Amino acid sequence: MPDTLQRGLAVQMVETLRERLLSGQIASGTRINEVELARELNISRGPLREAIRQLVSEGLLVHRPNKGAVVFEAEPDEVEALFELRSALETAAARLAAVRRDRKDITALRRACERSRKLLAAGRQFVHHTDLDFHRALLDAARSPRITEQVWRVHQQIIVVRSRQDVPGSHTDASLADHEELAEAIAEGQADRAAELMEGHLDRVRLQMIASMKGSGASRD
Amino acid sequence: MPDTLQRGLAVQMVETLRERLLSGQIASGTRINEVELARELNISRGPLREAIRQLVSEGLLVHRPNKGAVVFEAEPDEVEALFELRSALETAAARLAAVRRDRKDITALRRACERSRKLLAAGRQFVHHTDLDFHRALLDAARSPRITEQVWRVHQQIIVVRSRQDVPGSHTDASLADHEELAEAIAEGQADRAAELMEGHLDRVRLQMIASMKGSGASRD
DNA sequence: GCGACTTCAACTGTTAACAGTTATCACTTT
DNA sequence: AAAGTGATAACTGTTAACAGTTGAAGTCGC
Repeated sequence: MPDTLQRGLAVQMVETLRERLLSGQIASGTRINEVELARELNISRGPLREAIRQLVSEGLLVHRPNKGAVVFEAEPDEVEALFELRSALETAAARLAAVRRDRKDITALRRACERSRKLLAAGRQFVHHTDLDFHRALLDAARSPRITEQVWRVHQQIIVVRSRQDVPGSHTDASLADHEELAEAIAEGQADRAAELMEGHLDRVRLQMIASMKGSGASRD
Repeated sequence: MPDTLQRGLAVQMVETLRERLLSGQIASGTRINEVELARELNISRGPLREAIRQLVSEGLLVHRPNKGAVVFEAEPDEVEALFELRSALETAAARLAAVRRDRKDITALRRACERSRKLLAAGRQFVHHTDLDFHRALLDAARSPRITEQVWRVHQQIIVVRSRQDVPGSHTDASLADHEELAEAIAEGQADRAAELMEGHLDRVRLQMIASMKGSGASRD
């Protein structure tokens, strides 16, 4: 590799690893081998270790002393705690979005719903992707960068845990209905209602994920 | 020095630096010199860099490319955004505390209030410390480790920013009244009211901090 | 005298070699 | 044969040396 752009190797590695973790290319629970990974990425262990430490404090990896890093792994109880945090953040975001009530943001919100509906009508299962799009649009509408940042972190953790058991897109139609109701409440500036809807929505998603975890093999090998 | 316990130098450095940052020993806005700091701490730059990177992703430091790390610094707008996040998290925590309603936690909450009141009656200005104690007790009562973790991060950032201008303990009596009302609402299980009280409390604290920032020299040197 | 260009120094970014620790595997002993 | 103990190997934790870049200071030219 020409390595022409060596501007911030560690930063690049954070992004590379993040992609691999989110895509499930490195599954939840696997141990990270520093020298092997460093060789594969054509870099030395220094920047890699820095990248790993950042991902650790982002919650995608956990650090076991003298054992290196393993990909974040969560039992149902952990997932409940995670969703408590997510709910706290996203209900607040829904409130803020309803209060701000910016026209452009609201049309973006509705657009996300329409895209989901089209894919769903076409029988596609990619709704998991568009689900993220909707929540992203809602965070944009909330216009609170700090909250957005934290929500994104939680989403990442959930994605990593979810990547183990492959829930294709089972919660699609129910979620879509939730989304559309939410978009309407926000469009009409009903902050409390938006928060309630968001809480209910996340409760449903949570329950489904827990059930899915207990259904498939959530135990270790 | 022999440093007999070399178990996790980078981890130790994270704690050491965190202390220095929170105590204001390293003021907001100052640049970190890696080699100088490494020499002072009797370690090499490797672990120090890792510690720095972790503190960066915790928000206590910010990373300027090819310029190293500088201690987190916030203008009033940034502080507003920070308090939006804090409010989202702590109102949720107040709700959870009121729902859980554990007796031991509630007595701990009241104890924190009493300690504040005693110090205030004695004319002491250490209430800033006991303020943190109260919020910590409330988070314990919420029993949501993830939320607690995130709130603590935001608190840290606020402390660092606050360390620049020295607000000794001006918002003491008003805050104490807020705390006592909050404790009562939680004790009676009034979740919505607790959330409202927390929101109002944080609004007041926010406004006071913003005013204090604009009052003293918030500009750079 | 003022401005632009060049050179140098300091600091970050990166790499490779070194030390310590833990886990595994084989060997011995009961 | 099973269990315990010791040695070896692999991997993390740490250190010191190297390269590249940026910023500043000093000098030369206009």
